[in-house]
Amino acid sequence: MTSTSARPLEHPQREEIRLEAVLHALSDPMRLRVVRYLSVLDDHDEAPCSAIELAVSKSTTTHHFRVLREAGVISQIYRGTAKMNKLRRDDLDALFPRLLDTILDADAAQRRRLA
Amino acid sequence: MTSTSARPLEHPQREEIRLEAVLHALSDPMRLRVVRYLSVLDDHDEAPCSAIELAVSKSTTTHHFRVLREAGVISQIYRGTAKMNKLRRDDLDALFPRLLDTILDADAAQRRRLA
DNA sequence: TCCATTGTACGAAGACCTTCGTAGTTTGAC
DNA sequence: GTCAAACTACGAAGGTCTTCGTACAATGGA
Repeated sequence: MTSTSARPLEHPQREEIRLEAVLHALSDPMRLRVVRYLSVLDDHDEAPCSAIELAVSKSTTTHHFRVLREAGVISQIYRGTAKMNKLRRDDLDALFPRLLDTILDADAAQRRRLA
Repeated sequence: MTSTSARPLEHPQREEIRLEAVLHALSDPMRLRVVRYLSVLDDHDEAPCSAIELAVSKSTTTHHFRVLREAGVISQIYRGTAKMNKLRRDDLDALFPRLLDTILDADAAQRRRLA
């Protein structure tokens, strides 16, 4: 059976999330790509780290996911050998209304423009 | 007479402005503070670097203003001994609709919350 | 002309960031 | 029990960021 492990993963509480940390987390192209990927999943759906192919080593991937988690942008949970990720949309929207969508829109606009 | 000097200052063209650079520029509390300050000026009004007191040395101040300029967030122009700054609102709004205001709103919300 | 004001250039220190490889842990399947 | 898959921990290299002090340049006013 695939179950959630007891291995602990530190997440900031909603009220501990800081705008500066969120902006810094999203200012890296690789991390923005992860967020873009997660943003198109159904709400409450989640993806393992391995689902998003980043052209870097596994340890670098781990690093970037951790930055996103510690900034409060994503939540992570172990399921079996996988570590599932999803956007903390509710928390971000509650703290910073429209911020996530506006940044994703800006990213989409830029990608369209530079295509 | 107070005139605009010929001293050159490099600014990215509108189409050279990158979302990642903007987010990175705004992810620093000191730089976000500068942008907050400039955002409440009347449109097309401008402020010298010295108008915003940051608790750091002059050279550090110069550095942060330069990061904002090179990211395309502000424009700078010499007037006499002063260097005047203003937000590149039109350019940012054209490229990334609502981004600047949404980030400023998020900043205001966070400051209210943590007050 | 001389000076105060405003900001720059440069070099350096120390912190932090991104990346990697290697070795290891945890889990579920066989 | 053994194995493969997924991910981590650690340490290190190389780069960038933030900060400073000192010395300097440009400007406008007395």
